[in-house]
Amino acid sequence: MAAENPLSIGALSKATGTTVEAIRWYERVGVLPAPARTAGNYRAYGTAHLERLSFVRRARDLGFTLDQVRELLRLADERDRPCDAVDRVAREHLGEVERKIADLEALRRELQGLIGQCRHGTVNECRIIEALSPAEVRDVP
Amino acid sequence: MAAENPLSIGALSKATGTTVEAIRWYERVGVLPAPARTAGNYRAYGTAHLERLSFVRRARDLGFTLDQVRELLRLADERDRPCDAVDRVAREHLGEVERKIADLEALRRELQGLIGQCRHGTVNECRIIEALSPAEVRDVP
DNA sequence: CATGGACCCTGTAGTCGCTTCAGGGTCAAG
DNA sequence: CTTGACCCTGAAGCGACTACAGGGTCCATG
Repeated sequence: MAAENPLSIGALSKATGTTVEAIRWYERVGVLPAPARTAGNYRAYGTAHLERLSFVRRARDLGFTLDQVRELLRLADERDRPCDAVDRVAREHLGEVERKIADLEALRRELQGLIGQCRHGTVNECRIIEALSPAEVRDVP
Repeated sequence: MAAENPLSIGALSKATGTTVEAIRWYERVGVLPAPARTAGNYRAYGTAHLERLSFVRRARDLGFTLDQVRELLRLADERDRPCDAVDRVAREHLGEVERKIADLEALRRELQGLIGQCRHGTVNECRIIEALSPAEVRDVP
């Protein structure tokens, strides 16, 4: 058997919603193995590649870095090991996401404060510019 | 008048909490004007530079891009114009921040769902790996 | 006056995850 | 046999810096 329905890079691109250039990039950086080549030197992908690329795309969509994706792929291949390591990678990533959310929420509050003060006068009396400018540093001889 | 207390790049760095390399970078990309030089070719900054760099740092800390910082600086110099343009830049940025927060919150929910399903067995039956893997694509001849 | 160490200079390369481009080659349809 | 869609490689670009290599300057000691 070993069903042979080799996909071109364009077909794989459409099947996974990844750009052709990104697929070649994944090959370069080692998250997707180099496929066989046709007589005309075209990449010919099999089902294993499709599965692996889908995995990579999903993990990337969830915000995992390529380093984390590499680790998840490595862990996914060690099928008899405990999956606590997988859980740990996911929890660490969740922690990062939560930190970013907190940072952005603090930022949002500050921006809302700035914008709320705008009286739509001239730049000369603009509260936003004032808030960004340092407290009167002029005339300190 | 015209107080001369020139700052070295290191002193400016400490005064603003910006690395020396970042200051040189801001000069290169035109958000901080090139200062005078000493006889030994050291950069010599004045109070105007300190003010301008402080402005840049605050805007950057609020997450404005360097392009937005350039626009805010330009607007800040046109002191008689209406400040609606300033308000617009800030509102656009707020919109971006809010979009990022929404994206990250969706991500957080997905990750929490994944992690909640971990039964701490082996990788073979790991729900996180399963969730990342494509639905059975094998055997489609 | 020489020396050491802190500071400064320029220019280049690296980070991350791709995207974009230049300059080609391959292949199937008409 | 030509057209046009697809494919190839390799290099450069993005944002906003950081890190380094290989030097020069300055000042306080000994």
